[in-house]
Amino acid sequence: MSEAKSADPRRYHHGDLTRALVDAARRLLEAEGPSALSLRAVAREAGVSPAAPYHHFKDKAELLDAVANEGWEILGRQMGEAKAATIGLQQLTALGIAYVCFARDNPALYRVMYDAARDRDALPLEMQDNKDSAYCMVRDTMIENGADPAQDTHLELASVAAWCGAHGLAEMASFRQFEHLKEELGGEKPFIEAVLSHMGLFPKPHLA
Amino acid sequence: MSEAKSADPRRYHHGDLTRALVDAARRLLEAEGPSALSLRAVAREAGVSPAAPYHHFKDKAELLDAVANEGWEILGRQMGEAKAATIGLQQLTALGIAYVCFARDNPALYRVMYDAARDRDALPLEMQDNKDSAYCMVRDTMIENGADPAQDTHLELASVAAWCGAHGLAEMASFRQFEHLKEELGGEKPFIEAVLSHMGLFPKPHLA
DNA sequence: CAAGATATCTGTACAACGCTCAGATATGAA
DNA sequence: TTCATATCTGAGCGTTGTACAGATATCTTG
Repeated sequence: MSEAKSADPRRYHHGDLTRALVDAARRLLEAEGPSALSLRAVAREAGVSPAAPYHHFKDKAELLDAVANEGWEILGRQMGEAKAATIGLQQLTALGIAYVCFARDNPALYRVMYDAARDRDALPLEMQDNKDSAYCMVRDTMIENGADPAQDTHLELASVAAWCGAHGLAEMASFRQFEHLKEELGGEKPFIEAVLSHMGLFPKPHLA
Repeated sequence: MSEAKSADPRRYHHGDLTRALVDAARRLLEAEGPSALSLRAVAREAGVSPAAPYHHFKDKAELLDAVANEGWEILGRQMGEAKAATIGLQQLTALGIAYVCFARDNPALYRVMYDAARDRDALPLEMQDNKDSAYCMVRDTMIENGADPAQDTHLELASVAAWCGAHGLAEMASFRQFEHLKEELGGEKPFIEAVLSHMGLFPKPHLA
């Protein structure tokens, strides 16, 4: 009762259980992996009864959505930093590397993010509108570096292709099939950079 | 007792429950989606008790592995047909289109395939050795069409990049974010082809 | 400040799940 | 025919997601 409280929406008994539940979920996720993320385990970790979360989230999926959204925000921030630390055409590659490294460093979180996306057959809708989101950053960076903003379709195709390539690599970079290649290239990071550079992320002058 | 029986490994009470379970699983998968694929539901669908599957599969994951493996075989066949129907450099694009269309036409099966892969952090190991597998077909096709088989690392990178791009697109082609683009391009198939062609699957003459 | 409305949490409960095990039954080998 | 073995059933354990009634704390209104 003496904790720092600001103008928070929910602070009755527990303080801010919505927050606490998402935090507990992220803690569990990091410690035990995605399979340990049951609603009951999260409630246990947060120190409340199994039914308590239902006053803050419609169901388990909605809780996981909240976790996933935090993941997208973190990813956006990290990509933003990577972009800010680079200039010119390398910015796009830097975005790709930041993307894949995020997935490598937070595999469980990344999985929750895309499990949610697959379930609703869409990336979080907020990303489309938010200019700072990971999703919009790709397209904007292309424009800033010389891609023609008038060629809307071509630009959109280019960013979709880049996003697909990065996601595919993000999911498979840890696969054992590529152990050999990783060693040959001197580690996982060089491997990631090599594959990304092979993808040619920047939009090519098209033949249409 | 009067059904056609050959030299099958398991045919005691049921006939061939191993087969029947995988078939039941695929039926359920198609009808109700991946979330309906419980061990008990599969057993029910096959007409046996909930414990029966454990005499044929170590656990649920192993049953799903069997389903996933069938998926990889089907995918390999379809890619093989697509390749046979084309010549020259278009073969690689044809492989990519076949890959993504398989995922589009069998979304639940595709999900089971990659859920299994993510769980064990690898694509099925058999694919690496089997020359007819979807995995090896990509690399072989590159070689047949002029890629230098001596540049092993470069070739491997190229096929990894192609596989990543195809997988990323396969998972996201159905996302609502791209509805607009799909309409603009005249449907899902043109959209898929456009994105794939944007990826430039064929290995580029490298700068190393 | 008193009292009622409302948001929050607990406890219990239910069906379904993955999995185990003892016992029944069918099959193949001796 | 007898026995070992493979297969299947039935009951049961612990866990899960979710629902609901009742308890409790907070906010609002008088």
